[in-house]
Amino acid sequence: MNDRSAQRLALLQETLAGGGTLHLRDAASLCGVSEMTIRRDLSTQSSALALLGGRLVMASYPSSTPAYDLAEQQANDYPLKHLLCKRAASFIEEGDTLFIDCGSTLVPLLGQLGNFHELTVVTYALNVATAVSALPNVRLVLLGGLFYASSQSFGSDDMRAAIERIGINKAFISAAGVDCTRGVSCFHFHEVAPKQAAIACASQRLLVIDASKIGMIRPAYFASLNDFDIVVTNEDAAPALFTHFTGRVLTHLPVPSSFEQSC
Amino acid sequence: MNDRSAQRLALLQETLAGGGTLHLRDAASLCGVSEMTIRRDLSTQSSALALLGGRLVMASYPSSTPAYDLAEQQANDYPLKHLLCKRAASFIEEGDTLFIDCGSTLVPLLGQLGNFHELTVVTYALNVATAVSALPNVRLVLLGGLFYASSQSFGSDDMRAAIERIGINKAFISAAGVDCTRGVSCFHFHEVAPKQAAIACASQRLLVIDASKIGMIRPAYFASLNDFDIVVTNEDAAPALFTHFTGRVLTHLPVPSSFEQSC
DNA sequence: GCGAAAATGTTATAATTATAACATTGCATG
DNA sequence: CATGCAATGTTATAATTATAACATTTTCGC
Repeated sequence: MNDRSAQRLALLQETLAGGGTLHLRDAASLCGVSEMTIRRDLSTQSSALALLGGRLVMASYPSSTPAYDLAEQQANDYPLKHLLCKRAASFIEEGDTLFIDCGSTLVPLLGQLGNFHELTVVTYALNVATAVSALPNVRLVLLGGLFYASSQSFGSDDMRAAIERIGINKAFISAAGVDCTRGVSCFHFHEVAPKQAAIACASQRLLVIDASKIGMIRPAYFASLNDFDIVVTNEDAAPALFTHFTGRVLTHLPVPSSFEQSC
Repeated sequence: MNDRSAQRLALLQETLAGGGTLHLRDAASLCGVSEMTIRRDLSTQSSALALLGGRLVMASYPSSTPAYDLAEQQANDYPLKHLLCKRAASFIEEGDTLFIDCGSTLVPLLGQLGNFHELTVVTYALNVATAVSALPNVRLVLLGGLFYASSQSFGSDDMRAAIERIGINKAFISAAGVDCTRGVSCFHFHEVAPKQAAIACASQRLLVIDASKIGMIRPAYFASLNDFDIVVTNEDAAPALFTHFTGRVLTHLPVPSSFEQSC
């Protein structure tokens, strides 16, 4: 399996580059070989294509990867993020203009947006934009620029200026690290400008983080914990987070029990 | 089938809003019903979800819709666009910075980009951006703004200025209508600014249109035929196009036979 | 509570898709 | 031109997914 096989995969990949599915039967006739050969191509060579129930799809496309495999460990992770986003969504009101940060934490929030009549979403993340573009009730503003694959988001010099021109109501920010004394940080420096601009412009700022982020310090610092009005996190994690927290009082923290403002 | 059913679908849609697939088995256990019930929900109510080989996906997501159904009439249309794009791709050179227009015509071009070592793609279309984001060898610059679902693209006041700041090498432009005397037009007015800016800035301008567009006049005029250096179209359509064409001579028109410069 | 109708579950069966085993073709090398 | 090996095709069988039929449960009006 080498040259011919690779060529076939290239042709198929080319065909599917724009998205869509291709039945194995059609893929075979397109390449002028039998279905079995296509199957063997896929299992021998590694490619960007995936076979999903007899149909070929681009593996990198968002809808092809399993989102919720009950058998996998992700089943532990996903419901948590879903829960956090459900809490976060309780702060959304009809007509809001929301800034939604990049990363996977806030993705389940997007599903909740269908429950409103009219919203506006501002984002610099491609995965967020793709999900929101399918919602007829949500106006989408994508802040463009150069694409960074690592975070599926865009960076640009005038990101800050672009955000300042928009009347953002509520900012939903995610982070890769939160430390009581060292503040809130993320992995990629190009995320700093949009995050800071959104924090500066929004009238309400929400930080949404799961417990695993607490105590972590990541390369790109972008805010102090005090810059946020609301922190949404796991209940069991909340006390640990605020041990050395000396800033202003957090309101509306949706952690009903077990949370004590120990500072 | 009404209330309960709709709620289940809403939950599933929420779960899949961010993309990914959900096995029917998992969907059933998530909703606390049998697989059969989910199947019935899907077949009774219409929703944004699709069942693809035992897995649920968002139907609106690019990778879920069949791209090339050999049994359908699209099989007649797609190969043509593929052919046009193959010709158009022959003008691409290593290291180029390409402007790629919105619409479906240029989508097959994106598959060809994988054959190069390093390229930069500038676009204001979400579907183009999604496809290009999967290519590791292509730098992607997305021109953002307000999203227009009708053309899967973005519009913004400073689109023109943003394009002028980028050194665009070759502009690949599509159109919904081309008329010998009335010029080149499209359906949506927000497309005019980016198209015109790209035409103004690029050092080489290519118009890619299939024969069905010739003779059509659409609401939004954006260029004269003379503004383009190269026109890529079906061979049989070329002569008709240039009957009253009095502008400068087109070079590199990749229509080897049957084409006569009748002007 | 009773009975009808809707909703859901269960089972059987058909259709499709996946895997494995073996047959055939085609190409390169001596 | 025979030989061997890689590539592909064919067929059989297993596994999965889809559909249909019927059983059971739930819901709601009376």
